Amino acid sequence: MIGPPDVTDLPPDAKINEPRLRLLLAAESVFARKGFDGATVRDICDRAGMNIAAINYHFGDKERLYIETVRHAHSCSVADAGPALDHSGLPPAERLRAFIAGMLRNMDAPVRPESMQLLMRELSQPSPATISVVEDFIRPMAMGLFAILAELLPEMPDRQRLMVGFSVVGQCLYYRQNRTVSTLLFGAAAVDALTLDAVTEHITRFTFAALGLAGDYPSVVRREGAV
Amino acid sequence: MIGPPDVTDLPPDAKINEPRLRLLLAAESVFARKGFDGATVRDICDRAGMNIAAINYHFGDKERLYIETVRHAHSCSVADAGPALDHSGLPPAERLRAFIAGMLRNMDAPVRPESMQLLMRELSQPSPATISVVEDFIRPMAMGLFAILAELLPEMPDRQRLMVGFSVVGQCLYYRQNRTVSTLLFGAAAVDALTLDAVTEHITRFTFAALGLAGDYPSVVRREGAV
DNA sequence: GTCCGTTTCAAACACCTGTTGCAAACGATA
DNA sequence: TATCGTTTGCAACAGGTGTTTGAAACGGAC
Repeated sequence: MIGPPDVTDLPPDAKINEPRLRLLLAAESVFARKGFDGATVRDICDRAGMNIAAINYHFGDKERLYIETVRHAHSCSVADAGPALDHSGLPPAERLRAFIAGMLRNMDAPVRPESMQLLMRELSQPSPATISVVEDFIRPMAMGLFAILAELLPEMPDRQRLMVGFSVVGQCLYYRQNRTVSTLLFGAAAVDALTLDAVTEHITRFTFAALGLAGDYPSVVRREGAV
Repeated sequence: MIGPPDVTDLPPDAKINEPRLRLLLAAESVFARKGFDGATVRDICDRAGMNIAAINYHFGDKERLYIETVRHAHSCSVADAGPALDHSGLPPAERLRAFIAGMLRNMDAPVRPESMQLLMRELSQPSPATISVVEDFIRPMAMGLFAILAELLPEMPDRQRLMVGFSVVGQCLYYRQNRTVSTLLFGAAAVDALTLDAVTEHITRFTFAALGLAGDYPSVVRREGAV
């Protein structure tokens, strides 16, 4: 009959509710690896060093724990990606370059890998928690990209500009979403050789060449010996 | 003490073992929607109109049913994609164009959508069944693409050519792997407007322009009014 | 019909799941 | 110290899970 503590009006950076945080972090790890159905509350509580009843007390039930875990993971990722450099003063081509580099960097070595893993799982298999992730985490990125593209390609029809954006994002996401398959196909050595810098440079050149902006950057084929 | 029937030496196209096939199809549907952990053997058997014990009798246990389901789904997809046109006589640029069109077509409207759904799930979350899927289903496609690229870009270093392949495939996969998120971001109308033909033409042009093959196809930006 | 291997069925099994009650322990305040 | 609200721990619950059993039903072969 005693309700779990309301977290909405707590000082956000205080270490208050540390057990709650322990649960969230443990849940993040388990959910990221096993998914919602595969994870068990006992596993989560063991990992958090707490009792089974803690989940019921702090979150009510497993589903609300999951939603809170996803929201927490996404808010951390946003916070981590937040203090990125502000490129608002640069020309659109430079901002596109920075966008590609930033997106690849965020996905390659996120501050908290398990958060990213959970978010990617959430995006590939939408759940009730997906909408808030998309709205708060993905939409700002997407709007940023399409603001750049609108400035860069002002006369292009919206539909085509959308596909250009998808081509940029699709190239970046590939390395995150299909790394396992690529490794099975070409071996760990070949895939690991594709460092963050190499991929960043490739996607940037590929995209700029496709958009006819190769004047700013050497095209892929003209400099055959390029790395 | 009576073993389940050995299927390895059966005439492949006979309707023998119809109950086994019913189970496989029902399992495919359920596994595709719920995943391995989310699916229940009772749900699968109900859908197949059979008794619970049928799974144990025909496959031994749930995990072996899953593996067989994935293998069956992938073998059907291979069979469906198999009779594609043979472009071996065409120049490499034409074959690349055909590859992009074929890959998008296969993913957009597969003969058996649930098979494709199950395969995509399998690729995003590797399981013991993933390796055989990759080897039998994905590797031939990948080898086909990189044979084309080797002919098209003979002087490009292997590592860079690998990334070019990933750029092509990444653009195509995006529409399959991230359709839900795109719809949440831009609305169903905007996403549905990206027809198979429109996406095929875009990715082809984008890729050809990036590779400096724009002479064959008008670049994206030079024809501003292009669809 | 009788036999035989094969397949299906209903029922139950042992186990694990998420969830809950209740008592004990905690920590600050007076 | 005593008291309060808060948090944790133990044990158990009801329900669902995958799995198995043993008997019944099927379908040909003789």
